[in-house]
Amino acid sequence: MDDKLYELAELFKVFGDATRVKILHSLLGGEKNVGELCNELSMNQSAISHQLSLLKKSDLVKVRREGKSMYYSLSDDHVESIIKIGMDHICEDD
Amino acid sequence: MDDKLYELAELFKVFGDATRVKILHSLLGGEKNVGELCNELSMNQSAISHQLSLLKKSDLVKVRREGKSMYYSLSDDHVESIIKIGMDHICEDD
DNA sequence: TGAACATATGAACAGTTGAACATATATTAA
DNA sequence: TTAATATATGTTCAACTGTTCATATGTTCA
Repeated sequence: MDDKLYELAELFKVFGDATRVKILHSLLGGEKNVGELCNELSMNQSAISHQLSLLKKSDLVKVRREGKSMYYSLSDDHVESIIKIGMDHICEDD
Repeated sequence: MDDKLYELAELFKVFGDATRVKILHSLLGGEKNVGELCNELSMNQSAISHQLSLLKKSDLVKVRREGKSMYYSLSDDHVESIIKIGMDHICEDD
């Protein structure tokens, strides 16, 4: 059980960064390439790529190549559920 | 919206630590005092108290005093929902 | 092939974080 | 009041994290 809780913390750690949450939230609206994400978040390409690679390593996003671009999208709908419940918590209490 | 996403990341950051997740998970079973949590997690009192104070500051737990002891419990059931969805994600995919 | 573009990756550096230690506060009982 | 117990809090330090810069890889088009 301790193992599961450790894994759980690892999962939430991924959601525990504003850049990554913004990326995931943006991908709720459909797949985006790296450049689009850079513009949307007003952040430099390297920062975005680094975070995308972390998100991919955590299996929260998947990628496909189209020409020179890499299109990222959410890998399953747990991501959406997690973000929604988090939002509920933030919005309901205050 | 950016503000909300920032808040969201802050919320998940709290869940993103094994000690805190273990505490929250333990409190799913009902209120516990600090000493009980120390034993259960085999961690020293200071570490536990520090994390409890963080959890309290984040409004994830509440406290009541009973004599010399402080009893902590979950402050609402969003905590349970968040942990459950996280567990779903971990368990379903692999 | 080579230039231009899109993205990935490695290294370095500053900022953050969690645990441990020491100590302070609060409650109870004698 | 004093001792004992339970918990909180301030500080320090090593480990980790996110961003930036520099550079590498991969793709398209001329």
